[in-house]
Amino acid sequence: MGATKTDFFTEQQNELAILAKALGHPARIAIIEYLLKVNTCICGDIVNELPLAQPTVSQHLKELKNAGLIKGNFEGTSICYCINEAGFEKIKGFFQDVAKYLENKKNLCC
Amino acid sequence: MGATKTDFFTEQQNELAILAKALGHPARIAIIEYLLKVNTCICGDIVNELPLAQPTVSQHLKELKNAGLIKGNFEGTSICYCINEAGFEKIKGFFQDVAKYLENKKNLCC
DNA sequence: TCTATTTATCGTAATATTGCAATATAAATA
DNA sequence: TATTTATATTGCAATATTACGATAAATAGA
Repeated sequence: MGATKTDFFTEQQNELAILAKALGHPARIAIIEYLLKVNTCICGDIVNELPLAQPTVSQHLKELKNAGLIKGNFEGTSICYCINEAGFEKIKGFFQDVAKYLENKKNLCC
Repeated sequence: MGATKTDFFTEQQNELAILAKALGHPARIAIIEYLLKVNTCICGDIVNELPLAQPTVSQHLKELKNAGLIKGNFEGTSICYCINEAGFEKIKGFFQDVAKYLENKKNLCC
């Protein structure tokens, strides 16, 4: 008990859940928003942008990277982070389904 | 320690994180996908659609409801659940920013 | 009213997440 | 080589999540 019953769901459902979960923390939203705002890759500046200690930020960056939402490349002594298009592409399909639903909704109740 | 430092982030960042977190479990993705698939509100049929015990499903439905992603109305002895447009609208803005970024990306590295 | 049906809540065990101090690693430069 | 700088890892305490059995609540129909 306690652990998510991953085996009982489809691979796609698990994948989507992992992506959403990675976005399910304000620090990680802040990181993504920052990367979107500066509109380029960011080299060694992210820790100073967040109200959290360096190991905590490092951990959040790792989670975003594992989920496939950001990429990080070593650039000498620092690391350049940027948005990983692939991760967001995977989410896109889901939200297209949502949008399609909202257009065609039958409104039988609610 | 242990608890998320909500106070250090903007209300919008926290709100987005709550919505994403609510989608961060395969059972809750499955519930949303099911509601999208049937393309209408669903009355008392959701427990049978999931490989989880009734109290667990009830808990997941409650979380989706609290986050504002679904609505549930009593309809006699059962409950009708459907997508809550408002919740998904809030996420939309974020993904529009992502899409805009991906179009204009400067590609300086990565 | 009694019973069946449906959904919610409580209590609790197992597991996961969050955050940080301390420490390690790795590259640049003096 | 030693030092500095940037980032990662370890270890641990606090808290949150997940799952479900037992039970409660609420309605429909006999």
